[in-house]
Amino acid sequence: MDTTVGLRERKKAETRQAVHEAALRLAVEHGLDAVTVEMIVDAANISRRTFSNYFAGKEDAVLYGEEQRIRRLLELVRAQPPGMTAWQALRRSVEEMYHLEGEPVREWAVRTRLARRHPALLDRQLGNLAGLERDLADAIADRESTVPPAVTAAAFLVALRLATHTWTEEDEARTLLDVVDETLALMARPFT
Amino acid sequence: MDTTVGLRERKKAETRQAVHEAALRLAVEHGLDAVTVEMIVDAANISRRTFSNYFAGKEDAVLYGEEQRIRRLLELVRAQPPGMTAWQALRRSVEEMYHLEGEPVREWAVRTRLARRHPALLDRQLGNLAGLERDLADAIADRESTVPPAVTAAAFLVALRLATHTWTEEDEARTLLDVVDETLALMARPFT
DNA sequence: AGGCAAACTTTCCCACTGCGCATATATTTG
DNA sequence: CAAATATATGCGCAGTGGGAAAGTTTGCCT
Repeated sequence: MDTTVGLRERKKAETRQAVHEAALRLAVEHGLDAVTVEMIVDAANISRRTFSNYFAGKEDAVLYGEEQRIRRLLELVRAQPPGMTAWQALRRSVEEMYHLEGEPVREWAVRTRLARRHPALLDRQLGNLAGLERDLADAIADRESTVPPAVTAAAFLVALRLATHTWTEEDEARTLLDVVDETLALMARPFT
Repeated sequence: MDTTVGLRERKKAETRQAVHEAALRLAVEHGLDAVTVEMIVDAANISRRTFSNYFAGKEDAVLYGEEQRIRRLLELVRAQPPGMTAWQALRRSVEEMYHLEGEPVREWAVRTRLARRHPALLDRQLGNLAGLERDLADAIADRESTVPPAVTAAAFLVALRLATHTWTEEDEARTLLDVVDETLALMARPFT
């Protein structure tokens, strides 16, 4: 391992983050379609072309935070002790995620609400989730489970998505974790 | 009700279908990104501007068939006799869909494979599914079920998606309906 | 330090897309 | 059959994506 992150990479990450934040702020403020790339690059002090070096479009810039979260969750799952079943590893990872992130969860809700208003964003978000589903399935492939990894991963993510939805709708009366638990329990019930 | 569909509307639908087919064919042939709108309109014998009157972009043109399928499935669900539980109505509708469509299922697999190669397409496809999920939840809201409609709809669509995936991967050894059945059964199993 | 190579950013530049507007053409209705 | 209505087309503009080349910053080696 190399603790030297390197100045170059640090600056790059910094820029990316700055662009992302500018994009998100502007999108929340004016609505996504009213935001042009020029506004973003202007707010982030980079050239129009450089933007394209970092993101393929405004949507990607706005959703960059989401991707980071996804990567983190994935690593948490991979880091779970091998004794756990697939399902346990997933559940535990969300808990850790929840405690790790702490308050930013609220800002995450903002992004979710924003996405609901803009189909293009929603689509890309779902695409990201699909990618996560694949990676999650791989990550839990070696663990004990009553069903194939792909099914486990899919069911888990659906529960997570539904839970987030109802959570944002009921104005955070309960904690997100509680809603997730309940939804997971519902998913496990047989359908007839 | 007005049995007169009107010549105008018929021609319109015809044009839309023609554009769709041209787009799909070209996309499969050259890959989506290598296809420009001009190629499509050229193949469909309409003007560049007219294309925009029908579709917002090439992706929409390619996925038009999918949207049609979605609408049809939705109507099938709505048409199920009221006695059925939510789950039964859904299952029955897929069966009917399967028998109704007959062979085109194969051409549907083509679209699926195509989508897998082009993230933009996949995203939009997932977006369409999300829309269907909402509509399905509404459509089964009044039926008997052990879980909320949203959960039922989500679980059902996930099963459908997973089943289609494995089905296209195993080269259609079994019938799609069988794979769906199996996946639905797996989904119903408890996770621990 | 000094200097070189690789990586990154910027400036031009052009093709593609989405869409508004005015106009021409076709369909329906009374 | 003529007026009302809806659709198709051509033109043009703003926004986007991405290639090429020149300038700048960073990493590394002597």
